[in-house]
Amino acid sequence: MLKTHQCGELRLEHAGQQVTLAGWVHRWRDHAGLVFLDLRDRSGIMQLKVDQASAPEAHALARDVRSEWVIQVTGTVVARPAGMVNPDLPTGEVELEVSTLTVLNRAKTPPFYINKDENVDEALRMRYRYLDLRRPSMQRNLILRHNVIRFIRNYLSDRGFIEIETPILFKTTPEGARDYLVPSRIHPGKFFALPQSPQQLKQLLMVAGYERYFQIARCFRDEDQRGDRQPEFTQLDLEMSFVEREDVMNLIEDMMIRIVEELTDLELVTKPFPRLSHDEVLRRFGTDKPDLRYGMEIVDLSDIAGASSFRVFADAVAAGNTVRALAAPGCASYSRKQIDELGVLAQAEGAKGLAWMAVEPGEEGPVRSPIAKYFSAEQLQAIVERMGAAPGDLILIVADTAPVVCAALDTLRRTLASRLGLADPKKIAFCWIVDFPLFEWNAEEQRWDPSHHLFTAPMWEDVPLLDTDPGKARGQQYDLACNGYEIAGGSIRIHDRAIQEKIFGLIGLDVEDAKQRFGHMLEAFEYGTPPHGGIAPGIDRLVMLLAGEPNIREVIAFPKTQQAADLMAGAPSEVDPQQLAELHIRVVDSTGG
RNA sequence: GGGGGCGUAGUGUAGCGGUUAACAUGCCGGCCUGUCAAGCCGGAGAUCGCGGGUUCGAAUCCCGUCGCUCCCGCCA
Repeated sequence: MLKTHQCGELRLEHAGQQVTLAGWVHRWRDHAGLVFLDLRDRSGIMQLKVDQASAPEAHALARDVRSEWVIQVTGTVVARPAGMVNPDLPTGEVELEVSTLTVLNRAKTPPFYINKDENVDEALRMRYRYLDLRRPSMQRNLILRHNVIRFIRNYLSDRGFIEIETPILFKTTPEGARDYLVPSRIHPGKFFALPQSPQQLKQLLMVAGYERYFQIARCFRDEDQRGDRQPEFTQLDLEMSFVEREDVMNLIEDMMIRIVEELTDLELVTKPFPRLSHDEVLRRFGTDKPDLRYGMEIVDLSDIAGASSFRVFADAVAAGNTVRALAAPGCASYSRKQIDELGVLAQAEGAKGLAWMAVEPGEEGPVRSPIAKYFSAEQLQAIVERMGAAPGDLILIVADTAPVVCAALDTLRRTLASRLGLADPKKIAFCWIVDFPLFEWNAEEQRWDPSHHLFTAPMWEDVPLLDTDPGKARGQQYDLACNGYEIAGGSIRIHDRAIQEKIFGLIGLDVEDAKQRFGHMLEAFEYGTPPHGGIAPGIDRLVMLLAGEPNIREVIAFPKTQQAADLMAGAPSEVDPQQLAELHIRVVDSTGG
């Protein structure tokens, strides 16, 4: 080894020891006869002192050294003189008196700062990702990611789970996300698909009798990006036999609690995690992935608003639509312009408008609002009371169909929380969403679409509804939401042939289609399939939230840009015509004409 | 596929019709034996992403384009 110790580990107890360190020059301070170098390695930073009087050769070299040069030094750990201690550094009580210094490698001046956190253009970071990853904040994130994954492996292994790898080259599945395809050289005109998740394979492992399986699985989806979505991402894929919904949820809940408590300083808002039905979460938060770090819940005002003389509300309620609202704390003083901006947000979600009432402790009535004149004093009072609004609050009201109202108020709730600083970055709030509808009606195709996937079991007591009222049937599905993100989804699967065929029928899949696409699954299920279920937490999103980062690129070593490109390597790229010929592929200019 | 934001020395920003294109930091040179965002002195460094247009005059206004980013659609 070229080093005897790590930079970050040296303390007062090492004083007097001769050590050899190696790493990168983080900063340098040249005082002519005395040079200070901050030496950085993965473990931290150690101050080096190079004195002309005691080490003339090392001193001469040290004066030429620059940022990010790679050096090796040998010297004695000494306590810093009184008053020279740096309380900001874990190693701040000591320094290394260097006797010899070797330049292992010089470095060009980096294109951006390694030694301070500054917002650097994302394209530049990605182009020089290996330098970006050198920054302490990125190293902290990737180390946290490692610790989370190690924790998961240990936790599940200790509980009888076996980690099994499944193929990356698999079969296309037309439903769901767009597949990444890989052409087959040996089978002209045929393609593999990269897995969107190992869903089918983990169920087959249950048929195979492994009972408890997990995998840190890379998944691929060729869809457009978001801050929390990359074309390739990592899931903890997990499946268990002979379990019910509660078993899977309890396992994951306990694991998540321990991860937060043992690996982070975050404050867990609620333990155990709240369990909200799909109906309830939409009613209270307008979304199935609520941020529970703050309140500002949505309240239904349909009865009061419907009885008012405000035509927009009365007509909406008469038409079977709904009127709901939220109270933004302390926003009664918002200017007309600020309220208009909120209205634009609501309209972007399909709302036709945004009504508002400012709650004021005035003598002229409980609220100031352009629509106050359409309400009686009692109605206004009732609204303020039901909203739980205090003087100074701004009540924002949307009237429309339930999905539009939910979408608009969800957007307003998140936007306002962000502006008002309600989402405490030191807190983390999980909740389970259960009792999802098994199907969503696809009006275009005139059929039911599975709301999770087509192997999700209905609630056993809802099985009769499949024949009478499929839209009312609930699935044995469970999602885990955290701080406004969906971080896991799972279900108990169907292991009964008759129910599975009924589902295929409802989603418009005839027996021949089903055989074509899932023949291997259906055949396997005939050989003694245990009741089973599983879940798949997204590792990137989880680590993002644990690290307090705003997007998953910050916890992925080499992520893609929003345009699904790697700016460092230059991928994707054109390939040699010979490669294409071997793969029986011809590139067609789709932009032509 | 659609909508929004950003693009100015190596980096981060200011400037938003007429400036010698500013500031900080980094870089180069000099001074300096207790700094730790070291300090002081001096210097170099920008065809203002690219292309076109409007104008007497464009970093600034308009159109297009490229890149990054946020959002909608999409993501069983």
